[in-house]
Amino acid sequence: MPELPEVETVKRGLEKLIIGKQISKVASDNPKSFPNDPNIVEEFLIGSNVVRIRRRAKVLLIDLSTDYTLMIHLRMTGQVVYVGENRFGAGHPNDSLVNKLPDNSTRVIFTFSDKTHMYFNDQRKFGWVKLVPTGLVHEDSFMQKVGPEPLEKSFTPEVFITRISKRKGATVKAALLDQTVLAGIGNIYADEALWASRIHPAIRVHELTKQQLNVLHGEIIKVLKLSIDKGGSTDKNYVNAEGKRGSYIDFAKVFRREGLECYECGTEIEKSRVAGRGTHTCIVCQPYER
DNA sequence: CACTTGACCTGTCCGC
DNA sequence: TGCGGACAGGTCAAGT
Repeated sequence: MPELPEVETVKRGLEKLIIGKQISKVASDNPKSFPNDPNIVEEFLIGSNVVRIRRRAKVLLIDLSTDYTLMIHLRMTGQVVYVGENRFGAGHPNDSLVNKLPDNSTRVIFTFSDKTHMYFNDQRKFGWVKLVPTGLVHEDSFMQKVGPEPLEKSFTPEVFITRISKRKGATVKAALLDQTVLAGIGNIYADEALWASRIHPAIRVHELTKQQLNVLHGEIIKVLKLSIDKGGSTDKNYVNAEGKRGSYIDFAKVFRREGLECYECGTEIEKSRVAGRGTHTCIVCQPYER
């Protein structure tokens, strides 16, 4: 899914599109996608205005004037797409996603008072939208345990090494995917950061030197920033708040490049399974033994 | 306890 | 063309 750069891109898009708008109506086809008490929805969502958009880890937070917040998790295939009045406007060819919504993946439709819409689409139905009091967002079980934001200044190499070292027996890839170690890394950026650090994903954390972990810390930050610059990665489903694809995938060094030549040494990129996930490596640049 | 695997869903792709 | 199985960017529960 959408990992940190993708959710950040959606957040930035929504900031430009829906701040100040008033929600006049909401409809959902799936209680799992929108498991909220209808009375609370009626009282605190309908008629509220969008005040602020935030992101914490891979969770999108839409703060409302009623002191309630829409928490949105896109999981694997979720999308949040705003469609304005002019569907056929500049930059939107007629076959653009925004001209086809709602479609059979649409789970929740928000209607604003100006008759424009925001769609929560989710093919696999793993994602969700929850309406919670703003003051209680941090008490959500996931928010309680999720680790630090990697792009905050306070995420120093020391903080990273201390936290990841708690997963000493796990493979380094599993540790990076562990959201309690640090927030926002998923399968794409785990593979990309490990390649850039010349570390094999199946090496155990306790086998890594402090120097290697220092390098990994820096590469995580670099790859996340680069991807945000490119508007995130679109492998299959991901689109930003305007329904457009991200381009980081064109700059990926290993992800989805199995069978192609490593940009560093020319060796064929291999695909294997580490931490139960498809994993892309260059076995020359990322030797299993160190 | 630490770590790994399976489940949640639907769609797509690949081999027979 | 049809069918079965594997797989897909996340997270949590259950299993070892």
